[in-house]
Amino acid sequence: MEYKSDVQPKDNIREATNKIINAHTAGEVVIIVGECTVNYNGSAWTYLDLGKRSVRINPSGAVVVSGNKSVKPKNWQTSDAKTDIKLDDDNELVIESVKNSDDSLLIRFTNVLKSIHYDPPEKNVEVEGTENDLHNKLIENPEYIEDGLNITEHEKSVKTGDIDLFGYDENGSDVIIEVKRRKAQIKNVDQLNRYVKTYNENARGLLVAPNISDSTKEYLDSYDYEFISIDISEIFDKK
Amino acid sequence: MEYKSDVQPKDNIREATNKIINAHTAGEVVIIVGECTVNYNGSAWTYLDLGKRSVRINPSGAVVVSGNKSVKPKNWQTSDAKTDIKLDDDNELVIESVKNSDDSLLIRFTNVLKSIHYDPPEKNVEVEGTENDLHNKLIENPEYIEDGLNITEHEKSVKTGDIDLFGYDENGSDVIIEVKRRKAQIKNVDQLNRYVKTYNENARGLLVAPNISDSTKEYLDSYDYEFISIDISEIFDKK
DNA sequence: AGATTGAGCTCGCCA
DNA sequence: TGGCGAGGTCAATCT
Repeated sequence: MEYKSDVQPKDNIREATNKIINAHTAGEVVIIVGECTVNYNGSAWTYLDLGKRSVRINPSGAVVVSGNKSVKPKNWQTSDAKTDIKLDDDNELVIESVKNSDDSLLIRFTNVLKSIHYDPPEKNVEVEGTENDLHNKLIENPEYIEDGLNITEHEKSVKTGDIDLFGYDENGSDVIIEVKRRKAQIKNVDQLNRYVKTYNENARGLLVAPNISDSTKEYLDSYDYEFISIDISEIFDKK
Repeated sequence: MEYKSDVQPKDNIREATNKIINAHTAGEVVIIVGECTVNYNGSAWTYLDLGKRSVRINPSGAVVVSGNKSVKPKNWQTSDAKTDIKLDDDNELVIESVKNSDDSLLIRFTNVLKSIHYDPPEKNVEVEGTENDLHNKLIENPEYIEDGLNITEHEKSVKTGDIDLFGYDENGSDVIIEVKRRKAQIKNVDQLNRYVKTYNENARGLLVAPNISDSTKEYLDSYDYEFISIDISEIFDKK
């Protein structure tokens, strides 16, 4: 019997468990399909009744129980958990992943249909654009926000948090800027207000985002802050 | 050749693609392991260079490219996307999942090592506890918050949002309550403040949560609102 | 369809 | 290690 090889439908639960334990111990990614129940008890509690599911165990110890519709898993345990795999007395494959002593995910397979194991690659090259990239673009080109604007600080720390962008306008007034790469929300106005009140009551408050809803705009207006619309595609020069 | 059966290492890319297309068309969950590149272009852009990865395609059309450490996927497309699988002219298995016409995930497999396909269950039984359950527990037992408290409304709608719990205390004063099942954060104070200012400047504002950080407490105090500590385990009677 | 908000958020950064 | 905010947030719910 090849102990690290994938589980086949003909394998009994004991063989399946051995193969899975050996693959996990060898540092491989393990994906299991079978009939299982799932119990989570921690910051919430969840119980999934016996059903066919797939479970992924990363070498890091992260465990993911996938649903059949969403991107988001049904249950999971992050990689700071300790994950243990064993065959219990009832001949069930048990995966127990525990964090902080009172946060546990317990998966019981009564039947393993098949599995895949594979060596993860060392490291893959990844490239992406983040909110910080947007900050940098705006620092390089403050005219996207306003002509004559001078940005002097990035992530300026004040008592109640960090101001995304800080500077002064052509009249020399302090300008406090909160940047969003998505539609501005009411809580972003709260955040901006917190920074203005904390740093300088008389500063201008700018909320910079691609767009804003009417109700949020109304709330922003009630504070006499300003909304600046930006075109993300233009700034990143996409296509 | 069994067209819905799993891909084996001996299968060439044409056979692999056919098996995968047939399984997906038949409404099965498909999990593929192989060498691929990933391109995402939409609200952000990402490029993953050629590397060994696993990709999950749900019957709903949701696509998930898993990393080897985190619970969170490296790339994905939600189930409202249209997912197309085909063999292209360069003999590569291409998975193209497109949302709003300018939000696309493109996965190119140069080599498929193996795959698993399985019929998803009709429906699994799931039970869990949510923030709404906590609201209901507090409505049933307002003494967890304060003796003599009367809760009269749940999710009371005001101009700037919904008040979690609303009522009056033993002195007849209006009480506006924001409930959190996790540690209270500074933005929760903003939210509470918004509701008090919008509904009744003179109402008491209570922030109810298991605990609170010093800086948040200080900010809460500056508004003269109150923090009430609750014990989630006690309320849900866990263990 | 759009807006809002919770989430076992997860993850990363920084004090 | 804890606090805080971003996220391609996702997903549910209500309008």
